[in-house]
Amino acid sequence: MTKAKSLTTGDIAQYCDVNLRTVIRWIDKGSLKGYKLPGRGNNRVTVEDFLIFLKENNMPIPEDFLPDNKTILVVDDDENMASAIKRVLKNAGFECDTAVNGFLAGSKLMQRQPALMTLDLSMPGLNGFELLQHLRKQEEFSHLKILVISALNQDSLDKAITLGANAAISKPFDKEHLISIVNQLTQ
Amino acid sequence: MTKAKSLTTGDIAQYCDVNLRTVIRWIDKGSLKGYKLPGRGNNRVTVEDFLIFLKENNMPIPEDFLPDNKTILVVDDDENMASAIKRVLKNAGFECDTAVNGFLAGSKLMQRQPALMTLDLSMPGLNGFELLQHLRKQEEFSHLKILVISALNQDSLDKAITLGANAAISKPFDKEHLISIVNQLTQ
DNA sequence: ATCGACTAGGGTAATTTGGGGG
DNA sequence: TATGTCCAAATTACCCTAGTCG
Repeated sequence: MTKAKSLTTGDIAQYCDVNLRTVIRWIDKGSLKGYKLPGRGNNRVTVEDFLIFLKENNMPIPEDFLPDNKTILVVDDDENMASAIKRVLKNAGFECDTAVNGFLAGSKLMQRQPALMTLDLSMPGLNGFELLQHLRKQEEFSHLKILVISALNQDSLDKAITLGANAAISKPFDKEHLISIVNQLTQ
Repeated sequence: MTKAKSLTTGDIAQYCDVNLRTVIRWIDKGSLKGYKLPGRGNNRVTVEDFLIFLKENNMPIPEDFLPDNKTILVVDDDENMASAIKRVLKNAGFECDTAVNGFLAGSKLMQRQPALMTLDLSMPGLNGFELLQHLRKQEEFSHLKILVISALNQDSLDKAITLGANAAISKPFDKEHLISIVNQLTQ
Protein backbone atom coordinates (compact mmCIF):
# COMPACT_ATOMS: atom_id res chain seq x y z
CA MET A 1 0.00 0.00 0.00
CA THR A 2 1.58 3.25 -1.01
CA LYS A 3 1.39 6.43 0.97
CA ALA A 4 -1.39 8.64 -0.37
CA LYS A 5 -3.39 11.71 0.57
CA SER A 6 -6.74 9.98 0.56
CA LEU A 7 -7.70 6.48 1.56
CA THR A 8 -10.36 4.11 0.28
CA THR A 9 -12.51 2.02 2.56
CA GLY A 10 -10.44 -0.98 1.53
CA ASP A 11 -7.23 0.71 2.60
CA ILE A 12 -8.66 1.51 6.00
CA ALA A 13 -10.10 -1.99 6.37
CA GLN A 14 -6.60 -3.38 5.90
CA TYR A 15 -4.96 -0.86 8.18
CA CYS A 16 -7.47 -1.49 10.97
CA ASP A 17 -7.79 -5.21 10.31
CA VAL A 18 -11.57 -5.08 10.05
CA ASN A 19 -14.09 -5.84 7.36
CA LEU A 20 -14.68 -3.34 4.59
CA ARG A 21 -18.35 -3.04 5.50
CA THR A 22 -17.44 -2.09 9.01
CA VAL A 23 -15.45 0.83 7.70
CA ILE A 24 -18.40 1.95 5.57
CA ARG A 25 -20.62 1.82 8.63
CA TRP A 26 -18.18 3.91 10.63
CA ILE A 27 -18.28 6.52 7.90
CA ASP A 28 -22.07 6.40 7.55
CA LYS A 29 -22.49 6.79 11.28
CA GLY A 30 -20.12 9.71 11.27
CA SER A 31 -17.57 8.38 13.73
CA LEU A 32 -15.04 8.35 10.90
CA LYS A 33 -15.16 11.49 8.79
CA GLY A 34 -15.13 10.90 5.08
CA TYR A 35 -16.47 12.27 1.81
CA LYS A 36 -18.13 10.69 -1.19
CA LEU A 37 -17.05 10.75 -4.81
CA PRO A 38 -19.75 12.02 -7.19
CA GLY A 39 -20.01 8.83 -9.27
CA ARG A 40 -21.56 6.07 -7.19
CA GLY A 41 -20.79 7.67 -3.88
CA ASN A 42 -17.57 5.82 -3.19
CA ASN A 43 -16.03 6.87 0.08
CA ARG A 44 -12.69 8.53 0.58
CA VAL A 45 -11.03 9.55 3.80
CA THR A 46 -8.16 11.96 4.12
CA VAL A 47 -5.11 10.75 5.96
CA GLU A 48 -5.61 13.56 8.46
CA ASP A 49 -9.14 12.51 9.30
CA PHE A 50 -8.05 8.89 9.54
CA LEU A 51 -5.30 9.75 12.00
CA ILE A 52 -7.72 11.85 14.08
CA PHE A 53 -10.09 8.90 14.10
CA LEU A 54 -7.37 6.52 15.25
CA LYS A 55 -6.33 8.87 18.00
CA GLU A 56 -9.89 9.46 19.22
CA ASN A 57 -10.38 5.73 19.60
CA ASN A 58 -6.95 4.90 20.96
CA MET A 59 -6.36 2.61 18.04
CA PRO A 60 -2.84 1.64 17.03
CA ILE A 61 -1.35 3.70 14.25
CA PRO A 62 -0.21 1.67 11.24
CA GLU A 63 3.49 1.77 10.50
CA ASP A 64 2.90 3.69 7.30
CA PHE A 65 1.65 6.62 9.35
CA LEU A 66 3.98 6.54 12.29
CA PRO A 67 5.73 9.84 12.85
CA ASP A 68 8.57 9.77 10.43
CA ASN A 69 10.95 7.10 11.43
CA LYS A 70 14.14 8.87 10.55
CA THR A 71 16.41 5.98 11.32
CA ILE A 72 19.11 5.47 8.74
CA LEU A 73 21.09 2.28 8.27
CA VAL A 74 24.58 2.78 6.92
CA VAL A 75 25.86 -0.31 5.10
CA ASP A 76 29.56 -0.35 4.31
CA ASP A 77 32.20 -3.01 4.91
CA ASP A 78 34.81 -0.36 5.54
CA GLU A 79 34.30 0.43 9.19
CA ASN A 80 35.98 3.81 8.92
CA MET A 81 33.80 4.77 6.03
CA ALA A 82 30.68 3.56 7.82
CA SER A 83 31.61 5.56 10.91
CA ALA A 84 32.33 8.63 8.84
CA ILE A 85 28.95 8.51 7.12
CA LYS A 86 27.25 7.85 10.43
CA ARG A 87 28.99 10.82 12.05
CA VAL A 88 27.94 13.18 9.28
CA LEU A 89 24.33 12.03 9.43
CA LYS A 90 24.18 12.10 13.21
CA ASN A 91 25.45 15.66 13.22
CA ALA A 92 22.68 16.48 10.79
CA GLY A 93 20.16 15.17 13.28
CA PHE A 94 19.46 11.67 12.02
CA GLU A 95 19.18 8.54 14.08
CA CYS A 96 21.81 6.27 12.65
CA ASP A 97 23.06 2.70 12.77
CA THR A 98 25.79 0.90 10.84
CA ALA A 99 26.22 -2.56 9.36
CA VAL A 100 29.66 -3.65 8.23
CA ASN A 101 28.74 -6.92 6.56
CA GLY A 102 25.85 -8.52 4.75
CA PHE A 103 24.57 -10.39 7.76
CA LEU A 104 24.31 -7.30 9.91
CA ALA A 105 22.75 -5.40 7.02
CA GLY A 106 20.08 -8.05 6.58
CA SER A 107 19.26 -8.47 10.23
CA LYS A 108 19.27 -4.77 11.08
CA LEU A 109 17.16 -3.97 8.05
CA MET A 110 14.52 -6.42 9.22
CA GLN A 111 14.79 -5.46 12.85
CA ARG A 112 14.90 -1.70 12.71
CA GLN A 113 12.94 -1.02 9.53
CA PRO A 114 14.92 2.11 8.75
CA ALA A 115 13.52 4.81 6.51
CA LEU A 116 16.71 4.96 4.50
CA MET A 117 19.68 2.74 3.83
CA THR A 118 22.99 3.89 2.44
CA LEU A 119 24.54 1.09 0.45
CA ASP A 120 28.07 0.39 -0.64
CA LEU A 121 27.92 -1.54 -3.90
CA SER A 122 31.20 -3.38 -3.42
CA MET A 123 31.02 -5.50 -0.33
CA PRO A 124 32.75 -8.85 -0.17
CA GLY A 125 30.25 -11.64 -0.56
CA LEU A 126 27.43 -9.28 -1.37
CA ASN A 127 26.59 -8.08 -4.83
CA GLY A 128 25.03 -4.66 -4.38
CA PHE A 129 23.15 -4.82 -7.67
CA GLU A 130 21.61 -8.16 -6.83
CA LEU A 131 20.68 -6.85 -3.41
CA LEU A 132 18.91 -3.87 -4.97
CA GLN A 133 16.89 -6.15 -7.20
CA HIS A 134 16.14 -8.46 -4.31
CA LEU A 135 14.85 -5.65 -2.10
CA ARG A 136 12.79 -4.02 -4.81
CA LYS A 137 10.94 -7.27 -5.40
CA GLN A 138 9.67 -7.21 -1.82
CA GLU A 139 6.54 -5.29 -0.90
CA GLU A 140 7.91 -5.02 2.60
CA PHE A 141 10.70 -2.74 1.50
CA SER A 142 8.79 -0.70 -1.04
CA HIS A 143 9.07 2.36 1.19
CA LEU A 144 12.72 1.90 2.01
CA LYS A 145 14.81 4.63 0.42
CA ILE A 146 18.14 3.39 -0.84
CA LEU A 147 21.07 5.74 -1.32
CA VAL A 148 24.01 4.12 -3.04
CA ILE A 149 27.40 5.44 -1.99
CA SER A 150 30.06 3.86 -4.14
CA ALA A 151 33.55 4.34 -5.47
CA LEU A 152 32.58 2.70 -8.75
CA ASN A 153 32.23 4.70 -11.95
CA GLN A 154 29.21 6.68 -13.11
CA ASP A 155 27.91 3.83 -15.25
CA SER A 156 27.62 1.70 -12.14
CA LEU A 157 25.83 4.46 -10.27
CA ASP A 158 23.39 4.79 -13.16
CA LYS A 159 22.85 1.05 -13.17
CA ALA A 160 22.11 1.15 -9.46
CA ILE A 161 19.43 3.78 -10.06
CA THR A 162 17.95 1.65 -12.82
CA LEU A 163 17.80 -1.32 -10.46
CA GLY A 164 15.89 0.59 -7.85
CA ALA A 165 18.19 2.87 -5.88
CA ASN A 166 16.57 6.21 -5.12
CA ALA A 167 19.84 8.07 -5.50
CA ALA A 168 23.53 7.35 -5.95
CA ILE A 169 26.58 9.39 -5.07
CA SER A 170 30.26 8.68 -5.55
CA LYS A 171 33.01 8.24 -2.99
CA PRO A 172 34.59 10.28 -1.69
CA PHE A 173 31.44 12.25 -1.02
CA ASP A 174 30.80 15.84 -0.11
CA LYS A 175 29.27 16.11 3.34
CA GLU A 176 26.81 18.82 2.45
CA HIS A 177 25.79 16.95 -0.67
CA LEU A 178 25.15 13.80 1.34
CA ILE A 179 23.07 15.63 3.90
CA SER A 180 21.05 17.41 1.27
CA ILE A 181 20.25 14.17 -0.57
CA VAL A 182 19.32 12.37 2.64
CA ASN A 183 17.11 15.28 3.66
CA GLN A 184 15.43 15.16 0.29
CA LEU A 185 14.84 11.40 0.39
CA THR A 186 13.43 11.49 3.90
CA GLN A 187 11.45 14.65 3.08
CA MET B 1 -7.66 -19.27 13.39
CA THR B 2 -5.39 -17.48 10.99
CA LYS B 3 -2.53 -15.28 11.97
CA ALA B 4 -3.62 -11.66 12.12
CA LYS B 5 -2.26 -8.45 13.51
CA SER B 6 -5.16 -7.93 15.89
CA LEU B 7 -7.07 -10.33 18.07
CA THR B 8 -10.66 -10.31 19.27
CA THR B 9 -11.73 -11.24 22.76
CA GLY B 10 -12.99 -14.52 21.33
CA ASP B 11 -9.59 -15.33 19.83
CA ILE B 12 -7.89 -14.71 23.13
CA ALA B 13 -10.51 -16.67 25.03
CA GLN B 14 -9.71 -19.68 22.86
CA TYR B 15 -5.97 -19.20 23.07
CA CYS B 16 -6.07 -18.91 26.85
CA ASP B 17 -8.86 -21.45 27.27
CA VAL B 18 -11.01 -19.13 29.36
CA ASN B 19 -14.42 -17.60 28.98
CA LEU B 20 -14.88 -14.61 26.73
CA ARG B 21 -16.19 -12.52 29.64
CA THR B 22 -13.01 -13.12 31.54
CA VAL B 23 -10.97 -11.71 28.69
CA ILE B 24 -13.18 -8.63 28.60
CA ARG B 25 -12.59 -8.16 32.32
CA TRP B 26 -8.83 -8.44 31.86
CA ILE B 27 -9.02 -5.69 29.30
CA ASP B 28 -11.35 -3.49 31.37
CA LYS B 29 -9.11 -3.88 34.39
CA GLY B 30 -6.11 -2.94 32.32
CA SER B 31 -4.06 -6.04 32.94
CA LEU B 32 -4.36 -6.86 29.24
CA LYS B 33 -3.84 -3.86 27.02
CA GLY B 34 -6.39 -3.45 24.28
CA TYR B 35 -8.30 -0.85 22.32
CA LYS B 36 -11.91 -0.44 21.36
CA LEU B 37 -13.54 -0.15 17.96
CA PRO B 38 -15.79 2.89 17.63
CA GLY B 39 -19.01 0.94 17.19
CA ARG B 40 -20.04 -0.15 20.64
CA GLY B 41 -16.55 -0.58 21.90
CA ASN B 42 -15.69 -4.04 20.66
CA ASN B 43 -12.26 -4.91 21.93
CA ARG B 44 -9.19 -5.66 19.89
CA VAL B 45 -5.73 -6.55 21.13
CA THR B 46 -2.56 -6.42 19.12
CA VAL B 47 -0.51 -9.59 18.95
CA GLU B 48 2.37 -7.72 20.56
CA ASP B 49 0.31 -6.68 23.57
CA PHE B 50 -1.08 -10.18 23.90
CA LEU B 51 2.39 -11.70 23.99
CA ILE B 52 3.49 -9.17 26.60
CA PHE B 53 0.46 -10.10 28.68
CA LEU B 54 1.24 -13.81 28.42
CA LYS B 55 4.82 -13.24 29.42
CA GLU B 56 3.93 -11.01 32.37
CA ASN B 57 1.65 -13.70 33.73
CA ASN B 58 3.86 -16.68 32.92
CA MET B 59 1.16 -18.09 30.72
CA PRO B 60 1.98 -20.61 27.99
CA ILE B 61 2.36 -19.18 24.50
CA PRO B 62 -0.05 -20.69 21.96
CA GLU B 63 1.54 -22.60 19.10
CA ASP B 64 0.37 -20.03 16.59
CA PHE B 65 2.76 -17.54 18.11
CA LEU B 66 5.74 -19.75 18.67
CA PRO B 67 8.59 -19.35 16.23
CA ASP B 68 8.55 -21.96 13.49
CA ASN B 69 9.72 -24.99 15.37
CA LYS B 70 10.57 -27.09 12.40
CA THR B 71 12.13 -24.64 10.02
CA ILE B 72 15.81 -25.00 9.26
CA LEU B 73 17.83 -22.27 7.61
CA VAL B 74 20.74 -23.52 5.52
CA VAL B 75 23.47 -20.91 5.20
CA ASP B 76 26.13 -21.61 2.58
CA ASP B 77 27.53 -19.40 -0.16
CA ASP B 78 27.93 -22.39 -2.47
CA GLU B 79 24.49 -22.70 -3.99
CA ASN B 80 25.00 -26.33 -4.93
CA MET B 81 26.06 -27.19 -1.42
CA ALA B 82 23.11 -25.27 0.04
CA SER B 83 20.71 -27.07 -2.26
CA ALA B 84 22.24 -30.42 -1.43
CA ILE B 85 21.88 -29.88 2.30
CA LYS B 86 18.36 -28.61 1.83
CA ARG B 87 17.42 -31.65 -0.26
CA VAL B 88 18.72 -34.06 2.34
CA LEU B 89 16.87 -32.29 5.16
CA LYS B 90 13.66 -31.95 3.16
CA ASN B 91 13.69 -35.64 2.43
CA ALA B 92 14.09 -36.22 6.14
CA GLY B 93 10.91 -34.25 6.70
CA PHE B 94 12.20 -30.83 7.70
CA GLU B 95 10.89 -27.51 6.52
CA CYS B 96 13.90 -25.87 4.92
CA ASP B 97 15.10 -22.57 3.52
CA THR B 98 18.47 -21.49 2.17
CA ALA B 99 20.55 -18.32 2.32
CA VAL B 100 23.53 -17.99 0.00
CA ASN B 101 25.01 -14.80 1.39
CA GLY B 102 25.25 -12.91 4.62
CA PHE B 103 22.43 -10.54 3.82
CA LEU B 104 19.96 -13.30 3.16
CA ALA B 105 21.15 -15.16 6.22
CA GLY B 106 20.58 -12.13 8.41
CA SER B 107 17.20 -11.20 7.01
CA LYS B 108 15.82 -14.74 6.91
CA LEU B 109 17.07 -15.44 10.40
CA MET B 110 15.17 -12.43 11.71
CA GLN B 111 12.13 -13.04 9.58
CA ARG B 112 11.59 -16.76 9.98
CA GLN B 113 13.07 -17.38 13.41
CA PRO B 114 14.15 -20.90 12.48
CA ALA B 115 14.79 -23.52 15.09
CA LEU B 116 18.12 -24.47 13.58
CA MET B 117 20.65 -22.91 11.29
CA THR B 118 23.38 -24.76 9.44
CA LEU B 119 26.35 -22.51 8.99
CA ASP B 120 29.28 -22.55 6.63
CA LEU B 121 32.24 -20.96 8.38
CA SER B 122 33.94 -19.71 5.23
CA MET B 123 31.66 -17.29 3.48
CA PRO B 124 33.07 -14.29 1.63
CA GLY B 125 32.55 -11.14 3.64
CA LEU B 126 31.29 -13.03 6.65
CA ASN B 127 33.47 -14.41 9.37
CA GLY B 128 31.66 -17.44 10.73
CA PHE B 129 33.40 -17.28 14.10
CA GLU B 130 32.47 -13.65 14.58
CA LEU B 131 28.93 -14.43 13.57
CA LEU B 132 28.72 -17.19 16.19
CA GLN B 133 29.90 -14.83 18.88
CA HIS B 134 27.54 -12.14 17.67
CA LEU B 135 24.52 -14.43 17.76
CA ARG B 136 25.36 -15.92 21.12
CA LYS B 137 25.44 -12.49 22.67
CA GLN B 138 21.80 -11.94 21.76
CA GLU B 139 19.03 -13.15 24.02
CA GLU B 140 16.80 -13.34 20.97
CA PHE B 141 18.80 -16.19 19.50
CA SER B 142 19.54 -18.05 22.67
CA HIS B 143 17.31 -20.90 21.55
CA LEU B 144 18.62 -21.03 17.99
CA LYS B 145 20.53 -24.24 17.37
CA ILE B 146 23.58 -23.76 15.20
CA LEU B 147 25.12 -26.62 13.27
CA VAL B 148 28.41 -25.72 11.64
CA ILE B 149 29.12 -27.53 8.38
CA SER B 150 32.60 -26.67 7.24
CA ALA B 151 35.50 -27.89 5.14
CA LEU B 152 37.97 -26.43 7.62
CA ASN B 153 40.06 -28.65 9.88
CA GLN B 154 39.06 -30.17 13.17
CA ASP B 155 40.63 -27.36 15.17
CA SER B 156 38.28 -24.92 13.48
CA LEU B 157 35.28 -27.11 14.19
CA ASP B 158 36.32 -27.30 17.83
CA LYS B 159 36.72 -23.55 17.94
CA ALA B 160 33.23 -23.14 16.52
CA ILE B 161 31.82 -25.29 19.30
CA THR B 162 33.69 -23.21 21.85
CA LEU B 163 32.22 -20.05 20.38
CA GLY B 164 28.69 -21.30 20.69
CA ALA B 165 27.87 -23.77 17.90
CA ASN B 166 25.76 -26.66 19.14
CA ALA B 167 27.49 -29.10 16.81
CA ALA B 168 29.97 -29.11 13.94
CA ILE B 169 30.53 -31.55 11.13
CA SER B 170 33.02 -31.56 8.30
CA LYS B 171 32.45 -31.34 4.57
CA PRO B 172 31.86 -33.50 2.70
CA PHE B 173 29.26 -34.79 5.10
CA ASP B 174 27.54 -38.12 5.46
CA LYS B 175 23.81 -37.75 4.83
CA GLU B 176 22.74 -40.07 7.61
CA HIS B 177 25.11 -38.39 10.01
CA LEU B 178 23.69 -34.97 9.14
CA ILE B 179 20.11 -36.15 9.59
CA SER B 180 20.89 -37.79 12.88
CA ILE B 181 22.54 -34.68 14.27
CA VAL B 182 19.74 -32.43 13.11
CA ASN B 183 17.19 -34.77 14.62
CA GLN B 184 19.08 -34.71 17.85
CA LEU B 185 19.37 -30.92 17.95
CA THR B 186 15.70 -30.41 17.19
CA GLN B 187 14.76 -33.26 19.55
C1' DA C 1 -16.58 -23.93 59.72
C1' DT C 2 -18.11 -19.30 58.35
C1' DC C 3 -17.37 -14.97 56.48
C1' DG C 4 -16.06 -11.64 52.93
C1' DA C 5 -13.80 -10.23 48.79
C1' DC C 6 -12.76 -11.51 44.55
C1' DT C 7 -12.70 -14.06 40.12
C1' DA C 8 -14.73 -17.14 36.62
C1' DG C 9 -18.53 -18.52 34.02
C1' DG C 10 -23.75 -18.89 32.40
C1' DG C 11 -28.09 -16.77 30.26
C1' DT C 12 -30.29 -13.21 27.74
C1' DA C 13 -31.13 -9.17 24.89
C1' DA C 14 -29.14 -5.64 22.15
C1' DT C 15 -25.73 -4.29 19.07
C1' DT C 16 -21.79 -4.67 16.05
C1' DT C 17 -19.15 -7.09 12.84
C1' DG C 18 -18.42 -10.29 8.99
C1' DG C 19 -19.63 -12.82 4.75
C1' DG C 20 -22.33 -14.06 0.44
C1' DG C 21 -24.75 -12.78 -3.70
C1' DG C 22 -26.53 -8.94 -6.49
C1' DT D 1 -13.02 -2.49 -6.26
C1' DA D 2 -16.71 -0.47 -3.61
C1' DT D 3 -21.51 -0.40 -2.18
C1' DG D 4 -26.42 -1.71 -0.18
C1' DT D 5 -29.05 -5.29 1.66
C1' DC D 6 -29.78 -9.31 4.20
C1' DC D 7 -28.48 -12.63 7.39
C1' DA D 8 -25.41 -15.24 10.50
C1' DA D 9 -21.83 -14.99 13.89
C1' DA D 10 -19.45 -12.57 17.32
C1' DT D 11 -19.29 -9.30 21.03
C1' DT D 12 -21.05 -6.54 24.75
C1' DA D 13 -23.62 -5.15 29.07
C1' DC D 14 -26.31 -6.58 32.73
C1' DC D 15 -27.56 -9.67 36.29
C1' DC D 16 -26.81 -13.77 38.31
C1' DT D 17 -24.54 -18.14 40.49
C1' DA D 18 -20.52 -20.97 41.63
C1' DG D 19 -15.97 -21.48 43.07
C1' DT D 20 -11.44 -19.92 45.39
C1' DC D 21 -8.57 -18.13 49.00
C1' DG D 22 -7.22 -16.03 53.29
